[in-house]
Parts: sequence; C-alpha cells; structure tokens
Amino acid sequence: MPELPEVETIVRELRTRLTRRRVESATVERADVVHGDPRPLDALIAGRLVKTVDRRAKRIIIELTRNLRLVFHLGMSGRLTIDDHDNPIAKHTHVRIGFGREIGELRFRDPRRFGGVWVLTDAGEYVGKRLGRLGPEPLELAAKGFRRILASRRQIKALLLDQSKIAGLGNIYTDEALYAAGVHPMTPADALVEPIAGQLLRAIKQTLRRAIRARGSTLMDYRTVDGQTGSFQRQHRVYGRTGQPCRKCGAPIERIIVAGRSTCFCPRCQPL
DNA sequence: CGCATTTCCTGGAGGC
DNA sequence: TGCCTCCAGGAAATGC
Repeated sequence: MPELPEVETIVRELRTRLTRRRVESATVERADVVHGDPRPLDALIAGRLVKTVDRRAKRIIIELTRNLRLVFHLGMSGRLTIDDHDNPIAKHTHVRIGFGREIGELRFRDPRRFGGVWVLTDAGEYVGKRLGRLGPEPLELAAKGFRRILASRRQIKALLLDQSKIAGLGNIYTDEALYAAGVHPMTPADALVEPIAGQLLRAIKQTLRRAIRARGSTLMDYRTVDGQTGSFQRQHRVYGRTGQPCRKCGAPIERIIVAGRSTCFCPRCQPL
C-alpha cells in the first residue's frame, strides 16, 4: 500500500526516466479510472513532452508541456511501471502511455481500483478541487504548524491519517512513527504537549526518511517502477509484527482497531 | 464546519 | 481441489 515513501521512490525513478521524453500514444483500457478532462487521452497528450515529475502527498504529478498534468493516485493496489512495448500486459492494466521504443510504456495497473488518474488541463481545477484539501507535507512541517494540528481531542492515530490535516502518512508509517515516539495511538492529540509533540514530529520525519532510503515497504503489491521490491518492511518495529516481541522491551506487539484501521503497537513502550 | 461511519474493489488466506 | 467467507485499506460520500 503506497504511502509517502513508496510514492517518493516511484517519483524519483519516473523523473529520471521520463523527463524531456515525448509521449507518443495513450491507451485507456478502463475509462472509469480516468477523471478530469473528458476528451480522448491519446489525442490530448500525444506529442507533448514530460516537463517535470513531482509528488504531493501520495499523489504523483506528471507535468506535460502546454499546461497539462496527469495526477496518479495509487490507492491500495496501484502500480506504475515502465515496460517494453512488447512485454505481456498484466491483468488490470487500465492505462498505458507509450514513449519512444528505447524508453518503453508507462503502465498503470490497479486491481482494486481505489486509485486513478486525473487529467488536469486547468491550473485552477488542479489546485482547488484536487489538491487544495491536502494538509502540509510532513517532511516540510515545522514544530509550530504541528502543534496547531494537534489542537484537537481526536485520537492521534486518526489525526495523522487525516490527509486534510497532514498529508502523506498511511497506516504503516503512522504506526511506526507512534512507536518510535513512544505514543499510544489512542492518545488524545491535545494531550501531546512538549517535549512529546516535538518527539513525535521528529519520529515522523525520521521514519519517512529512513523508509525512502530503503525505497519503501513491500508487503504485497508495491513495486518500484522497474519492478523491484522495497526493503523497509525489514525495519518495521510494530506493523505486521502482532504477537512478536517488541525489539526494545520484549513485550508482545498488540493489534487493536483505532479509527477503523488495524493498529499495531507495543503496550509497554506506548502506554496510554 | 467537524468528525465518525460507510462504502467502493479484488486477491489472497483460511476454514471445511 | 473447490467453494465460501473474511480481510486488507485510501479517501470520497454520507450522516449526524
């Protein structure tokens, strides 16, 4: 399940391989995963060059010439890969964007279809409707901004998962960061006063940076653009370790439901 | 408006 | 082996 580190890994690879390349064709196999400008994608983007590849929270933004952006969201099971044109097309491949023969084909595959691509031809629509409701990037967040976010009675886990408050964390990195800071996931956010709030922000940033360095966590679906797995799952302290001993204190890791999500934590290192 | 709950979807796991 | 049920979860939609 791609969160910020997985998406950042994908963006870096796409940037290296696609910047300044020319789109030659586009094929939509499933129209209902494509949103935004309703005109046929092939006619719309063929001939344009890739100007930039960037990330906002968990979204991948491919900017083409003449003010057109393709915004990919991978949802749960989405993958973006670059394949040779004649590679077999995997099941649930919904969109293919062809580049030159020596580059290959960008393929968007998403079995569960929680993801999609937004074709944005107007900057206003892009900022206002799609990305306007996203909170700040956690890696760019200062202590003051974080304290403002914490001014709520909600459980800290629910708050960190709320993309309109802070954008990019998902279930894995929320659990890992809370463990690293020694904070129980059900703690009311406004109970986190200094120095704990600062510790938590540092834990969030450190967890994300380490995960990016390991090219993300592969549990099931996630792969990098060239099909490799990430390796951060080997450094997980709580996520997916239910019943196994805490690496700090030896107590068994527990799994509970918080904010409707399965939540792993150490009852001894993260007391309420 | 803010926040909690429900809903979408498929593949894989586990029970029998 | 085959069939069934359950579960994973990002975020939009819905319901207070």
